[in-house]
Amino acid sequence: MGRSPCCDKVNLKKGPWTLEEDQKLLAYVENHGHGSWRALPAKAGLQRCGKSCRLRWTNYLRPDIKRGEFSPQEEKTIIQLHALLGNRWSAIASHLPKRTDNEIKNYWNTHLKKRLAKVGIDPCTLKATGNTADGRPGTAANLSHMAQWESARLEAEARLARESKLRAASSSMILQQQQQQQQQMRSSSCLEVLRARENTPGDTIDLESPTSTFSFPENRPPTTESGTGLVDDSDAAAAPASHQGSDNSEPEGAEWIFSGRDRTDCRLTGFSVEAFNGEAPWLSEPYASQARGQFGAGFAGMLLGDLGEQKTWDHCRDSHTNGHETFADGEEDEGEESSNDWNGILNWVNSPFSTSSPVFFDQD
DNA sequence: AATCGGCGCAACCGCGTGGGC
DNA sequence: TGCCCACGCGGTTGCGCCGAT
Repeated sequence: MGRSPCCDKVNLKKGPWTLEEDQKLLAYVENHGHGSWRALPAKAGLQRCGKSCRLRWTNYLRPDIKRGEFSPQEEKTIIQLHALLGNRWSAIASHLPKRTDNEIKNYWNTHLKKRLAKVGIDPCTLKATGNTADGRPGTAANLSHMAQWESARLEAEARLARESKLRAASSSMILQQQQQQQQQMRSSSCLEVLRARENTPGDTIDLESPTSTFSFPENRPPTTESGTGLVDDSDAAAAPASHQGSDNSEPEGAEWIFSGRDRTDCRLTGFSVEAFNGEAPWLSEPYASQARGQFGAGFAGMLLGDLGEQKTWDHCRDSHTNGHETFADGEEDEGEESSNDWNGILNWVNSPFSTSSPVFFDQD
């Protein structure tokens, strides 16, 4: 396909933009709109290619851009979405108002990725590296499974939620069911535990997070993408969520297998990507507000609550150890008093698809 | 004070995709 | 239907800043 040359044209300037160039571009766009980016440089009197102008505008000059430090909430959102979407920066950026994909990409590569690596998680695969950056044994071996599960769950829920949008438009039943589920969730022991974690002194991170709640009574298996740890529709009849390997140890690289059928059987904490930042257009308040804040307490919530604090990872690890999974050899049992929170998460992970899950789906 | 290396960010590059003709 | 074009996206590079030596 013939592609016209862009910046390799002669007499087109490259490199950093000057103040004068910025002013020209800004003035032109404000007065005329950008229109065709290709035609813009000539009209604006700039010796730049249209592509360069577009980039400068979208990443820097645009008035609705928020610059500077990322808030903990934004970090959490990025981690969550990256676990779900991978390096789809524009998609991630679409859920972070006023942030550009370029800025998010840079922030991920320069900050968040390193922080994940530091605690022993491969930022690309979200699998355990076996050791944290400081050489400590891999607490992340277990967390990676959570990540995979979380990713899988979100992907499926996002898809289902999208489908449900159409249904929701004409079905008040869904909202009624959702209201019931929200009540159930509010009584969830796990959420209480996690909220308690969130409210610990010194940790004021608001774990408000994208979540909507929908009920999908049909046993309709969700589809998936390769590489996410999910199974395909064709595997929908497979066994319920299970872990490869018969014991409870956590071999590096082990894969989770999910049953799509069982997954849809569960009463979803359903969250659609579109619902992020509390935007759940198909939900009216108070349902949308109820929907918010349900997911962030999961894997990413843990990350944000705990990143950079090895003690807390140990805390998770030990809690995990004191639960019903074994850890790597040599791990010390440092006590049981803090096991409840991790066990709550663990229970949830271990039985995410059970309609009788004691974690998120307590019956009133 | 000079040098070096790491870090962070802005910008560039090449590819994919969708729309118009 | 196929070609061309414009745009968006993700990966990569270049460069300035800053701390360590």
